[in-house]
Amino acid sequence: MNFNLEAGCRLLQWYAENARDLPWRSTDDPYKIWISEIILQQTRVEQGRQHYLNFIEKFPTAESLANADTDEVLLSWKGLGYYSRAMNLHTAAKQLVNDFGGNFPDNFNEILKLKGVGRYTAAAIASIAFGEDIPAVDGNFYRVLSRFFADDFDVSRSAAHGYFSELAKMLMPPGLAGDFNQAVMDLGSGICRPRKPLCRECPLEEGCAAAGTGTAELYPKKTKKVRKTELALGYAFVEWRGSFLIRRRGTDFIWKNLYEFPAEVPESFQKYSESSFLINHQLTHRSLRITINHYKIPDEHLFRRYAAQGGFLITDLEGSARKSFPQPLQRFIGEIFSG
DNA sequence: AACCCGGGGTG
DNA sequence: CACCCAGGGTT
Repeated sequence: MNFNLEAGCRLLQWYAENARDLPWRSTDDPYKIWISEIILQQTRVEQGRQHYLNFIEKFPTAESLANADTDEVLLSWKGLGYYSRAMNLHTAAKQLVNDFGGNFPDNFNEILKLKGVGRYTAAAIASIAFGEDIPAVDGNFYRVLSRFFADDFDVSRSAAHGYFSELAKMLMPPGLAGDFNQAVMDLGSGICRPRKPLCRECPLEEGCAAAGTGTAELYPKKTKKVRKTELALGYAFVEWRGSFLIRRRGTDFIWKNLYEFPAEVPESFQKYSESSFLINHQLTHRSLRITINHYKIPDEHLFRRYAAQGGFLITDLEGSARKSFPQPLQRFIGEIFSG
């Protein structure tokens, strides 16, 4: 192996002087570190910061989270996306209480048993909270390491995690994995950025193969996904004096567990207006055409009977704020009541 | 190993 | 508009 521990030490020294001041870094409570890691999955630090503070205040312990109900947890996650993270977090809190007797597991293999905790997150918690010597390989590692070694390994391949774990070991000074992992995160965020990296300010510039040739932005190598066809989705916004109907989506297709409107109404209902808009649903690489027909129901009895028969919930603008909707529907509700 | 899951920021 | 972000689960 071609070790370069000296570069790793330079990175640690840089981190000692330049570490970001983040709320989850002022605790050694593995529960809080766990929460922060889940929130930060595919989520920028600045977006997750306030959510973390709110979440910890509302659920300060695994017990409090385990005892919460689903809607409460889901609501706390509003605006973060990837809502299955919230569901898994709830499940894992119950695991902590029931399977681990309230004691947070203290090593990689045990932490990995928690629902929603994969290789990256288990390594992050084990290294940061318990000092275990293991790299927490995430997107920052892919970028920093592929540049440092000018390595063309395609990071979209499933094997990338194992491959870059081995590369990480060449830089990691033994016994300091927690700081090393967080140092790579801060470097990847502030210096070794996806675009316009600041190689002149980088503690790893000396020894970095890509910086030496000015090719940092060519890494990491990643295959592009192909865009597929357009998809149509139809909704009925059924309203009676400011109240309207919603239901919870199932666990199939998109927007799992979130709320939405009915798909259709009886023929006797009179359409008040129609709006249609196109959004780019990046996760499925499809453009999504959402059409929402607006119905104003004149008769309360008719409104309630339809709701009961269809199994819909009746809510209003204030009530809807206590539910989680996909962003496009949430925006639609806001526009309906402001315009 | 491929595919699915989001909201928000950035150039 | 395209791409990215402290990834994990399912098939």
